[in-house]
Order: sequence, then structure tokens, then C-alpha cells
Amino acid sequence: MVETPVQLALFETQDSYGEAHSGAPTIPRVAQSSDDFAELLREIDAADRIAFDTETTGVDMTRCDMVGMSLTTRPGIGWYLPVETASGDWHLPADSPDALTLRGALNRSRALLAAHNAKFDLGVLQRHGMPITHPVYDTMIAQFAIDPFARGALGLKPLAKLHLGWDMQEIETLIGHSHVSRQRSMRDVPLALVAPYAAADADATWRLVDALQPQVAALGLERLLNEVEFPLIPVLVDMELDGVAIDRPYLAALSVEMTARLRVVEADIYRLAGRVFNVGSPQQLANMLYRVLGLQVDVSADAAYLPSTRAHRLEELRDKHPMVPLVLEQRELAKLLGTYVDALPALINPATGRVHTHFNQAVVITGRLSSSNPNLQNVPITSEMGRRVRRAFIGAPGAPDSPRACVLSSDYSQVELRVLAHLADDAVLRAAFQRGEDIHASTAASIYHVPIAQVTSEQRGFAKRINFGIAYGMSSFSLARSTGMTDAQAEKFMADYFRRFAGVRRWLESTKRKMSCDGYVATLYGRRRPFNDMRGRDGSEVRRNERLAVNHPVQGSAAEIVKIAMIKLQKALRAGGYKARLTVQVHDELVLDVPREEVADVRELVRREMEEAVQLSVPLKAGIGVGDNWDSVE
DNA sequence: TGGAGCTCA
DNA sequence: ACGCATGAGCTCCAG
Repeated sequence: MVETPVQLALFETQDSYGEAHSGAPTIPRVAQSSDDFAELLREIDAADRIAFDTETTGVDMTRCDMVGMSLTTRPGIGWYLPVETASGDWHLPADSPDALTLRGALNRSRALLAAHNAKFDLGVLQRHGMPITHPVYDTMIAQFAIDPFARGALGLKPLAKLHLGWDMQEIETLIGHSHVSRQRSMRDVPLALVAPYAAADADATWRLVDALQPQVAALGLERLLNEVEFPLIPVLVDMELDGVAIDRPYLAALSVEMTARLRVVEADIYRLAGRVFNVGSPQQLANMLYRVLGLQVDVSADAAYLPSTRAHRLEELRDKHPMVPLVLEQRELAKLLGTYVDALPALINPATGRVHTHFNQAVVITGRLSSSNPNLQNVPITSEMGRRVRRAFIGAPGAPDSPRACVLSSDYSQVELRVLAHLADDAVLRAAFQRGEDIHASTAASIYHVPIAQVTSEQRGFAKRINFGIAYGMSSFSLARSTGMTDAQAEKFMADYFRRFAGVRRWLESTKRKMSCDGYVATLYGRRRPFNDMRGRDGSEVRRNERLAVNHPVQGSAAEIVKIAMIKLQKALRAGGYKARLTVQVHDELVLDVPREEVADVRELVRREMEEAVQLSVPLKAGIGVGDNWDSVE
């Protein structure tokens, strides 16, 4: 039978696990009777700290099934609660009375709850009738705050190795490798093997809290974790589980239209080329443009390499040959089709009819969220064609006979510049924000010494460039590059800027000094970015680190403000009994599904929670739009 | 799998 | 003289 090789593999697993067991001394206890369960409940009531972990049939919390759950209330022992069993033994089905009892016990407990990558476990538990309302200590997020460069090694097993010296059993020893033959499901692994594996995971998590806590304290990360990152987890769980509604018929029609246009454009390209080639291959395209057609670009060319075919390079050639604009159009169509129009429908969860992105808290060094599968933080907005894609993101369907929810988008106005004004304590910049002025016009007025009403649009444009660039540590050369000023003009412009905004200049200097003296810089809530000793390094490397150093507190503190706004907003929405739901965060923008009858209320609630998220020395301002889709929110 | 190229804030 | 703005994710190609 098919079973035989599986069994063999599992026996081998047990052997290797036996060797490794000395490193992970967890005694598993399987809850197999009502008496066991009652004993566990008593332990939960008496516990100071409870670590838990879920075993599931997959890694996607929006669709996997729960196989079991492990719980540890003291080091060395891990309970395992099967969710389903073949026999009549005690188990814990979703929504069963026992599940409700456990949920009540966990939420009633005064113990610290801990989990590794808690968002996953909380999402799974929520989908199985056990929502956890307590804040949870997440050992993965704590580790990321301690060492943001550990990004690739944030799994529970590497952490247990690092902090506890444990060589833990890898999950592949139970379910096989995803790339080798077909992976088995955790559901098919015998209880006798799942239980010790799961128990060790909960035990490791329990002990990791002790290992991490001294470092968290030493690095001053308590407020960041307890006031920002941990409370954000349940907000992200709700956002991910709710998902975003997609207009599938609209996308289908858009696909037909865009694909037809793509075929026409490609046919025209082949006709002009005199042959068929792969326009999507930068190499073949460069060969066609620069060798066959002989187009010239004005760059100091290394003879060994053909020039790039990047869009801004092709824009310079737009009028030189009719193929060039066609290539640009082909690129845009192929990108939109491949990334959204044809790809999004496949990501719609059939059970919910929505797409469920992942918001990751442990990827971006500055502390921003990242979004993946799909990335909803880079949905096109600039081009007309891109905005047609954006129109596919719509409100959730309402109850029968009631209309779809609206899409509400609220974005912070100039949040990073306001953060800079606060951090740098720059009197001029602060005053401009306090007066509620158009900040770019105001900056221009300051630099050119003219009344704000007399600022020309060109002057405002220069000021806007410098306002954006400052937070990135921009040089006068890049200012010249991006504005078309000469180097000398740009240099003078920046000198004028820093004379006027002396607080900003002092802050930039002190931040760079802090980087080299202390070896780190930090955000409002204390998230650090470490730097290596740069003594004896190349000047350009030092300057790059200086740019990273000044960007970190600005970008990272802004990210914290948005996260706090999300936490407060979610709380206010729930307290008010609203059906409105947060769906997407795009760094300085929050997107919500709002039933039509709630729009007036929720609009003001969102504004208040965002503008009052934190108290800075400058006001925060949010701009809000409402529409039928993500494009029409203006 | 790494780079080229594109999208966003 | 050099090198030239921060932070991400996804798709495609080529090897």
C-alpha cells in the first residue's frame, strides 16, 4: 500500500528526533479525556504565562484547517489538544462547548499569553471559534525588534537554537519537503508524533520570552512592543481575515480588452522590427533598439554593454523611432495584466470571495508594514491604465437588498515631514505646520524670502523636492538631478534651506553623529537601526549609512504613528458597533470598507483617531475620500 | 536564483 | 574623482 514508505519515513524521523531530543526537553501531555482537559483548565487559571501554538494543514491562515493546539504553562511540559481524532477520544472541534470553554479560560486569564508569529495562530483560532482578545507576546516580533538583520532567521527553530541551544525537530521530518514529491498534511501525521513536536514548540516559545526579555529591556523596546507592535497583531488578523473585495467580472472584461490591445501593440512592434522577438526580454529588446535599429542614447557607454531599456531611458527616445512608444505601452500592459488583471482572480479565496493579503510586521527595517500575496501597497495609481486596475478594488457586498459598502481612504498629509519637524524641533518648520500652511509653498517662501502668496509654482516645486529629499539624506547633486538646476544652483539652494531651517540641519548632523558614536539610531518608540563601525571605510559607504541613519527615525516614527492610529481606530470602530472594516494600510493611508449608512460617522471617527493618534509638537492632519472603489476615493 | 524593470509611499 | 535618495514586492527572463 501507499502507507508503507510513509511509515518508514516516520520511523526514521523518530530516530533522528530521539537524538535531538536532548536539546528540547519537553514532556508532551496529550489531552485525551475530559479529565485531562479539566486539569489543563486548572493549570491555565493558575498560570503566569501561557505559550501556545497551533498545528494546521497549511501556512495560509485564511484557509487552512486546525489539526491541534499545544499549550505550555510552565517549562518542560507541553499539552497537546487534538482538534479531531479518528477514535472516540476527547478532542477539541471548532465551536464546540470545550472550545468555548478554552477560549473563555484564555481570555479570562491574567497570564501573559505568548506565541511565535502570533498573527497566524490568532487568525487560525479566530476562524475556529476561539478568538483571543488578550494582547499576545510575539517572540518573532520581539526578536525582529532586537535584531532587524535577523530577518531571514526569525523562525522558532533558529531562535530556539540561538537563545536556548535547542536543536529542534524540523517540521519537514513530519510532513516531508514541499519540493520533494508531495508534502503530507499535518492531519495525516500520527498523534504520537505530532504531540511531542507541537509540545516542544509551545515550550520553546514559553522559554524564549525569558531569553528575549532582558534584551528587550536593555534596548528599551518595551514601549514599542507593548504599545505598538503587540496590540497591532489582532488588528492585522482582522484585516487579513476580512480581506478585500474584488470586482471579478470587471477584471475579466478588462483582461479581454487589455490582452487584445497588447496583441495589436506587439504585432506592430514585430512589423517595425521586421521579425518576431521577445519584447519582454530586456536583452533582446536592447539588441533590437540599439544594434538593429541603431538608436543612440546620450550616456557614456561602456562598449561591452548595451544601454538599459528602462522606461525613463526609453522616454528620451520616444520621438526617435515609432517602436519606442509601442514598447512603453507593451511594458505597461504586460505588467498590469501579469501582476493584477490576470493574477488577482487566482488569489481570490473561494470561501470568502476576497483576496487576503499578508501584512508582515517583521520585514521592513524601519518598522513599516509590508504586504505580500498580493502586495496591496503598490497597486498602480499614477497612470490612467493603472487607475483602471485600481477600480477593481471595491467595497464588500452588503446584506441582501442593500448596496455594496463604500471604500473610504484616509491619508496622512505630510506625515514624515511633520515627524521631522517634531524630531528636529525646528522652529520654522513647526510654525509652518502650526499655521496650517501649504508646507511646500511655505518652505519656498522661507528660502526665497518672499511672502507665501508670491511663491511661483517653480519655486514651490523646488521646495517640494527638497522637502521630500531631506528625509532621505539627499545631496545637492541629486537635487540638481531631480530639479534640473545646475549643481551650483542646487548647492546654493540647499545652503539657503539649511540657513533657514537650522533645527533640521542640527538634527541631521546630530543623527549622523549618533550613528557613528553610538552605532545606532532610533525612532520615537525606540526601534533601533544598528550600524557597523565605518572607520576606515570608503567615503561613499559612510555617506550611504548617513542617509540610512537620517531616514530611519523619520520613516520609522511615521510608521509607528500609523500603527497606533490603526489600533485606536479599530478599538473605536468596535466600541461603536460599526460594521466598517479596515482593509488595507499603505504606509500613510488607511483604507476601509464602510457601509453607506455609516459613512458620515466613520469619516469623522477615522479623522479623529488618525489626527489624535499621538501628540507631537505639530498637528497631524488626515485627508479623507469616499467612493465606490479604490480609484474613485479621489 | 539573481538581475532588470516596474509599482507604491 | 566618485557617486549620486529611503523603504518594500512581483513578474519576467536567462542560466
